Amino acid sequence: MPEVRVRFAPSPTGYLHVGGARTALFNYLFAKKNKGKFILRVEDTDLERSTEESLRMQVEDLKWLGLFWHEGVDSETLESFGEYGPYRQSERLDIYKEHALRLISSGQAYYCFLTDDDIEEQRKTMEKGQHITSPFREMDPKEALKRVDNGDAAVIRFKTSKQVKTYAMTDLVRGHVSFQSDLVGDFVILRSNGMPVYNFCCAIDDALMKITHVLRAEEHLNNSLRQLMVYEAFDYTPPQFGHMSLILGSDKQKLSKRHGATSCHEYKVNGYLPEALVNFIALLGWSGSADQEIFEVEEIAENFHVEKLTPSAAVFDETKLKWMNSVYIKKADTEVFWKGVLPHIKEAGIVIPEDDHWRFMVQKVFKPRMETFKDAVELMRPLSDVEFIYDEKALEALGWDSSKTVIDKWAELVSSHADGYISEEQFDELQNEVKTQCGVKGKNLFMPLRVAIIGQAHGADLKLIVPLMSKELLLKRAGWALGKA
RNA sequence: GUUCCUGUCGUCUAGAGGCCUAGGACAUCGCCCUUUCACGGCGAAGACACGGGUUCGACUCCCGUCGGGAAUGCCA
Repeated sequence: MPEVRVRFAPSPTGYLHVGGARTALFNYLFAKKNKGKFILRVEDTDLERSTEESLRMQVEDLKWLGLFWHEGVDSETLESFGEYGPYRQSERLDIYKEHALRLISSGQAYYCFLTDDDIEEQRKTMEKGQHITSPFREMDPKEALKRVDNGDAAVIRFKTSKQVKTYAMTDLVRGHVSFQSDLVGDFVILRSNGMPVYNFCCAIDDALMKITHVLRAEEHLNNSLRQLMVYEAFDYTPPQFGHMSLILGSDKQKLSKRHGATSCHEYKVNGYLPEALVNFIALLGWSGSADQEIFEVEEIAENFHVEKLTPSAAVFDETKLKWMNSVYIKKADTEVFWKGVLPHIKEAGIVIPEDDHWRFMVQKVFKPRMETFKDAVELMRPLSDVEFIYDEKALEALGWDSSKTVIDKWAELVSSHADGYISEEQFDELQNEVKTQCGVKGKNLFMPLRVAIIGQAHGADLKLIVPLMSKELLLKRAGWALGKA
């Protein structure tokens, strides 16, 4: 059994898309499960769209997700490392050119001098399903080379078989799939600017990098035909292909920008834990067991079988992702929690104590109420010395007949309390004091108190919140509430 | 147009011919817990796209229709 070698081959044109992330994840899992190698190859042959910044962003996103690779580009320097490099296609141009020329000399490819205008002209009279026919297909290669040397712009086209042939493969997730060769015409393998075209360099790289399994998105299924042709032309053995289902938006169209957040980076910035995103994405097209949904990456890898991948497309349900993120936030320890929360409350301009014990208590109180780390902002705002506005329900509670007396008494008791924080037990005592002295109980007691303390009619248990607020702040709050009561 | 892939609750899915009175999860609704709101617990509602076969028996296999996606590019 040869070593399992899989790859993720993104083109660096923006942040890592969640669809790409899933492709990367499944390849990563497959390698892990089979003790193989996971390779990161960069498909930057589209000069117009590929950028260095994009590459860096994608590498960052992969690292954030915890998907590390054995060969590819270095996550810091972005330089190739590994024995089958280089791993950036823009650095492999000589290899593609050499391969293309090899096909020309074996009569399996040819120079084509058709201009865009020529092709446009041909298209006008073409029936649907017909392909471009190049008059240069049978041109004498020496003649053609002369023109090329003269500086004439030329692409190199793959010479497809005249007789219709059937190309078949066993897809790891779809089973037996076959294509008729006349589905494609003589396709371009090398552009006039010398850059190779996807289906050509992809096949060559997979062969040269000894890739054994190609797990990629379903949109590439039809590309397999051309790649199979390339493998055949060089007498290379094709890898095992597995085409995974597409990820769709809520309207069942391919997930795109208009569906909202589609890049991993956005989820990172919006307060999601990478473990949650990974877990959620893994469940799109894979299920490890009938009654478990929360999985550590290790568990997913152990249970990962390509045969278990579903062939049908999946809708990306953000609501469920949010739920899953809330599960992971509840599981997070204090350190992870604050690492996730701090950037958001900082951005919102909220200042909080440095105290370790305080932070430990706060995360305990708010964890069960959060879906994303961003939620911490509104949750913690009442804990800091910032102005806030009362909502309708809060104002209503302040308007009750007894509210003013209750808050008055509360403020009086707090101000006569010893300096420092009020404990849970002390708060209970204070509340009881207000109750007996004002003769108010139930809703009429605790609602005005709640509003006087956090400015909202709803929220965490007061006896958990009060110990997190300074006496000074409590008094200031009570003062504001009194102004509205 | 042609070719290829695909079709189980609103969504993600379990289901490899009898285990299915189709299971779980998210969302929804109800109840419980709770001096509020969450969390949590319990429960309800909710699906095999349709039509033909094959079979003693079909969600499962085959064919067709319909729906969705992809390819037919000097994008990947």
